[in-house]
Amino acid sequence: MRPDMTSEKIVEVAKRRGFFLQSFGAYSGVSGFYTYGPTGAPLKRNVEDVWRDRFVVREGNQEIDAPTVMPEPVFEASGHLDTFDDMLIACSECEESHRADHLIEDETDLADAESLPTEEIEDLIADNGIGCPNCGADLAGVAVDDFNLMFGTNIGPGSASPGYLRPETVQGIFVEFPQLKEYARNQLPFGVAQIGRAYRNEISPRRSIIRTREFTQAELDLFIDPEEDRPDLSDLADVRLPLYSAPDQQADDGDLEEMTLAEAVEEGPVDSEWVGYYLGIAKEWYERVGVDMDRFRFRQHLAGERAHYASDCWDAEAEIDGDWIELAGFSYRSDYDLRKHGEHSGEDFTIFREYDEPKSVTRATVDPDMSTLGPEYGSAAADIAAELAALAERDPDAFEGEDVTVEVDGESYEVPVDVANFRIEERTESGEHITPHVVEPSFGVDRLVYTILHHGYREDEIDGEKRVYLELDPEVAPTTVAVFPLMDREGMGEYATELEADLRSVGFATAYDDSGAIGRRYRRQDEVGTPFCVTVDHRTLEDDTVTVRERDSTEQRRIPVDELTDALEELRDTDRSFEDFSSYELVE
RNA sequence: GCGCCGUUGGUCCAGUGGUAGGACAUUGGCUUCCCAAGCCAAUAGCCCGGGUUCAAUUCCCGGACGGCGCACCA
Repeated sequence: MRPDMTSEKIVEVAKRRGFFLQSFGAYSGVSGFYTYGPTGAPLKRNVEDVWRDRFVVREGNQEIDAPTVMPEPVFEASGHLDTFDDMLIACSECEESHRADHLIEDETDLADAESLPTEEIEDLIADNGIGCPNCGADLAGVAVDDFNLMFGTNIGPGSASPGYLRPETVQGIFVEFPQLKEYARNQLPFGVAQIGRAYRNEISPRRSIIRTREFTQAELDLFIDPEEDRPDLSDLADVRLPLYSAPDQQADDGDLEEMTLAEAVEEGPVDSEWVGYYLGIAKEWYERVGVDMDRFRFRQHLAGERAHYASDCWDAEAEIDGDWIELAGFSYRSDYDLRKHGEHSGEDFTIFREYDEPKSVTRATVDPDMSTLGPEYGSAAADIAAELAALAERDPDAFEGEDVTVEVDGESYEVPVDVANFRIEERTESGEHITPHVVEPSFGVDRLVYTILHHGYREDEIDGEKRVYLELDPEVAPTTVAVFPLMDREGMGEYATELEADLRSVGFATAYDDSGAIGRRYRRQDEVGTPFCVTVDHRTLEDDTVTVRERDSTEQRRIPVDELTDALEELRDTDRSFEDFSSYELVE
């Protein structure tokens, strides 16, 4: 890490000024849980609102809000029950901790040790004489600790219905797909977003709100027809992307390359144009909320790093004190999740895609006469019927003779063709069922809040006095405008109080402060990133003008009170900056 | 989960085997008034449990929490 330890200052300011603090301090705190304070909560909420504006409203996507507790079958289907279940073994000699399942996979032919129960893992380690990779000590007889990263609970009384706190918000979208597709009138593509909490019982939470046990994700799942749907890149083609591709990461002198979105998708390292589409939107969005683009990049996952379902995966990363932390993941998840939920639930997770022209197809079908098969074959009858249907599709020629032979569980059965009711049918098909593919941009909100604070942290000097301020965009700053009376006398206090109430009534996040010297009040607002301070002074009482002071430059301009609301709204909601208000009289 | 280091007002630190001091912040008063001025006063603290001791914030053990390293982070 670099000597520039802004992180320590951020954590200090965060606690002192109410951005975030470790939770449950009265009970000595619990690792990995944080509470957002009076400044942090609005900052976070504003970030979420801006995300919603960009990724839901402006993209025409839908938003849902699913439960955080989900029943076990959801995670059997998603694979989390297996893959979030780590088996750790600690060497009794050197005390190094290892993944027990990985040791077995390395030392034996077993490829999927992860799914075995703990006792079998212990036996396998003993039977194969597996030793500690670090010091070589025999690990036989050493206990394997079962550790599931999901928080478990019981739904209702007793333990008959186990549930888990969701380890990612997205499963709440996937499981409701059969209904969500109805809301989208069965038309692809459509996107469903969710902002919410997710939970992981991390072994070792670290670095304040960067790695916690409860965190907020903003995720979008775009469901597409992989053959038909293409993103419209026309507005984004020229967006420049800082890309750190897998080959660049593996090269000795590899560095990130900047290229336009069009280049990156056409001949560059971004495989999926959908992923590219969201990289483009995300880059502009991160810039909008205050991430320093000089400390920002998209990093491609290395082959071994990718989840089993993802064909192309990129992370958005920000640099914090010399370390790169993950802000978001962009993955092409193919049809993996919907297919799994379809298989496990038996529900329909497909979409019906109509052909341009209805097709006439000939198809071999069977309609087995179960009243014959049943008495004849007993419990095997159902399987035989299923196999007949499969065979008809696979190899219609098998039905040419008097009898047809099918194999079920290693047994051969001869079935008369007329009992199978084999037919070649001419049918009109107007379309087919497809399982949509999923493109998933997934954002970590807490880490982004942290990055915004970190990248916005400034120290400078005003008239020889040190100043700390946060350069937060007016769109996300907890307070947009603070109102001060220069002094609390001669009616300035009353005037300022009313002015603040007026601003609040039209929707501004405001603060009021009449305590101490004016300079001190400016500094207080600087430290929580309030972009504008309005001061009521002697002249206000005469001509109804106030001074507006901009945080970064500390420049002040005198603005008539009846133009104040419009000016502040422009400053907050548009690209116009304080410099664009130079027609107003500069103070001093 | 392992190892090293740490934990003293809201924040940042100093210090001690006989229960503590500063700076900043906060609140009130006086003064001043457009960038942390000054003066007076007030509020507020030794992470928790056990042990050693006449006496533990201080020494020892354990725990919680934090930082860093290892491992983990589909």
